[in-house]
Amino acid sequence: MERRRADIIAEELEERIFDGTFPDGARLDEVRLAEKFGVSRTPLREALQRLARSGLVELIPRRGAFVRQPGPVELMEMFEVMAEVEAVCGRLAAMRISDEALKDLHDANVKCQAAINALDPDTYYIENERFHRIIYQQSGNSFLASEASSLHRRLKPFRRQQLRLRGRMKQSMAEHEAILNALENGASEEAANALRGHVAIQGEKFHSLMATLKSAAE
Amino acid sequence: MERRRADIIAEELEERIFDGTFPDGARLDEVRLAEKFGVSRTPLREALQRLARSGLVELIPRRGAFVRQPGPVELMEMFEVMAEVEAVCGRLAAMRISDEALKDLHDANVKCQAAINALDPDTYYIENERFHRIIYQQSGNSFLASEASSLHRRLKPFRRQQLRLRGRMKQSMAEHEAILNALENGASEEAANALRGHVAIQGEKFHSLMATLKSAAE
DNA sequence: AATTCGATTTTTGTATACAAGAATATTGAC
DNA sequence: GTCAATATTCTTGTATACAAAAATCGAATT
Repeated sequence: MERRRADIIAEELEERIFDGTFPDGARLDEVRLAEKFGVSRTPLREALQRLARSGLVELIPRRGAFVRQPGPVELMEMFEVMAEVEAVCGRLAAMRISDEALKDLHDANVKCQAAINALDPDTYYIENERFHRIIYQQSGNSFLASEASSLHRRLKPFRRQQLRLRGRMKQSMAEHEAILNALENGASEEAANALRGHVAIQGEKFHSLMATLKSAAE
Repeated sequence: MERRRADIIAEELEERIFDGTFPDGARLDEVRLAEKFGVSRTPLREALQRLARSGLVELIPRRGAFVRQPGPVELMEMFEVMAEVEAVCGRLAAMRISDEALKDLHDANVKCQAAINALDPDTYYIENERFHRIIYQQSGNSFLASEASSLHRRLKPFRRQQLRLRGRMKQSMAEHEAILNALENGASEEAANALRGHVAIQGEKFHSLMATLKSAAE
């Protein structure tokens, strides 16, 4: 599958929005960005539309494209939905998961633990992501898995921050063990609740993180 | 909010895909459609991209745009997700719903029943939709409500068919009553289960409908 | 000095032009 | 007659050109 210029530009812009180069509310000027990327306005507009559909940019007719970072309220809402979606994945996966996938989950957990011991947050993050992605897939519903991945990806930059809170990685690890346990036992509701809690707590951590950042700024 | 030509074209094309004018796998020729709509290729390509994002069209680079009706498997998956999403909405709504919204739900049910008595499936459908939409909103999570609406909309053409099955409207009505009851009592899990079942059964009905259609065609 | 109306300038939305890759047809060999 | 290689045609992706709407700036009036 070949990639169009618009795809590459969309990715690049997404990155810039995530890393804060383009702050919330910033206007994305078509001509300026076009020459910055060395392309014409046509593929750039395509990229903007793609971003608009994934919610990162608001496209106001005859006005332009504006960066739309989700506010605290919307973020909390998204974390809540993420928690519920993961819970659903877990409930279905508990009934459908393969032995091989259980092995993979176990493996991911072992590597997570090793990363914690080695104080290696990057590896931790990668293996953590693998853990969750396996559960999405093992829901046996590829549409659900795809939706879950999409939301996961969208929350990525916000989830990452709260991993820095002290003790969070260790606690998260314990939660993973509980989730794996429930899945091994085919305990649907248990798996669902464990996953819901696991993700919901991330939302709450994020919330308190936001609060401290805000009060620090005042 | 003004509307661009691309918006209008996207809507029109969506309609044509839903009603079967453009069957599954059909190639959507840019130049032909452009002159058909009396516009240039530029806004038409925008419309195609929008449809691609909502999953109705597959955009293959350097190849073109092809209609992608969901197959039976994907449809079942989508119904399963819809059932789970509605269940989540119900669980949250049971904790958060307002008295006024409960009144509205009751009103929608009364009108649904009246429509059944009057053998008026169109009104039934409208009020049924209102019933569900209220629950989405009363989840108190506008992000969730929006996702639910989007999926609801996407499944619309498939849900409509199975309402014709005899006795379905009446049974659906009884399920609505149970859902309303659970919400009134603030019974989260009950509401969730009732809604999950209510929607899941639609998927199953649809499945059997598909099966009969398929065997009839052989 | 502030405000409002108007002209100018930007900037978006759309059309057209062009370039490159894919599909198709044609010709030649076996 | 079939297959393969090449030429031709089509179609997409991108650039540029143009039109219309919005923003900006300025002058005139109060």
